[in-house]
Amino acid sequence: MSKPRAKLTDNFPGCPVESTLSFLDGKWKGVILYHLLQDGTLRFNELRRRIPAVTQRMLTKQLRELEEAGLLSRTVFPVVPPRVDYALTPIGRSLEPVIAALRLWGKEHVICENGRKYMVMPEEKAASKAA
Amino acid sequence: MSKPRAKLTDNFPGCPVESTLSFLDGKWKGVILYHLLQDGTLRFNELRRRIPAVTQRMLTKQLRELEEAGLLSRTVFPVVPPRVDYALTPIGRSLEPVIAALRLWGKEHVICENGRKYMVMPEEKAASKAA
DNA sequence: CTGGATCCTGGGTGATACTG
DNA sequence: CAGTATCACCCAGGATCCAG
Repeated sequence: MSKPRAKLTDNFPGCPVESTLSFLDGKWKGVILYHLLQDGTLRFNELRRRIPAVTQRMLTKQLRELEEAGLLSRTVFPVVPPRVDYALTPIGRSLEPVIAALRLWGKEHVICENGRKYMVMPEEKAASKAA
Repeated sequence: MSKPRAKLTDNFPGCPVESTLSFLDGKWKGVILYHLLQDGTLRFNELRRRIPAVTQRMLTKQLRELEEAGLLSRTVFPVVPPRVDYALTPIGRSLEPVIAALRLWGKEHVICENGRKYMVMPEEKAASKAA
C-alpha cells in the first residue's frame, strides 16, 4: 500500500488537508522532497549525506513510497558500482509551494538548536524589537 | 514530551520543513487545525462532528498535544453540562498559509472518493487521460 | 554503491467501558 | 458534554547482517 498509516477510512471526502498530509506521512518524506527540490537530482548516498539521521532501510522505504505515490522517479543505471538517481516528477515538483510553506513557517516559528526544537512566539520577536 | 514520534535527534538544525511537520504529526492535527481555522472556536463535540472518524480518545490526545505545543487554547467553562472551547492561538493562526497550501494541493492533486484517495496528475487533467 | 531480509520494540491508534 | 481508564493490535522505525 502506498499509505503507511492512513487507513483510507479516515474521513469522508472533503478534507484535502488530510490527503496531502498523508503523502508526507513518514518521518523523512518532507526532508527528502525538500532536498530533491533544492538539488534536482540526487543519488542514494547523496540523499543520505543530506539527511544524516536516516538509516538506509528507512531512506529506501520512504523513497519507494514516494515513488509509488508518483512523486519522484527512480532511475537505475546498470553499471558497476550501481548508480541510482532520484528526481521529482512534475507532481512532486508541484509540492513546492507546500514544502515552501512548511519551511517558511519553520524558519519563522521554530528554533533548532543542537537538534532540539523550540517554539518561538511571533509576539516575543516583535516585543523584543519594539519594547 | 510534546513530540510523539520525533526523536529530537532527527537532523541537524537547518531543516525547518521537518520541524513544522513534527507539529502536524499525528493523524488528526492537520484536520483539527483546518476546522479551527475555518470556524474560529469549536467545542469538543463540534470538532468530533466535523471529524467523524476520530475517536474521543484520539481527539483529546491530539488536542492536548496541540495545546501543549502552544498552537491552540483550551477554555473550560465550569458549568453543567461541561463546556470546553477550543480556539487557535496567534501562533496556531500563523499556520494558516501552511494549512492553506496543504489544502490547495490536495484539492488540485487528490481525489477523495468513498474515503479512498487517488492521485491526479495535472497533465492528465489538462490532456485527456490516455494510457 | 544500493539496496534486500530479518529481528525487535516503542508507542500511536482503535475499541470499549466508565465518570463527574 | 467532555472527557478518563484499560486492553490489545499493528506497524513505523531502528539495528544488523547479507547480496549483487
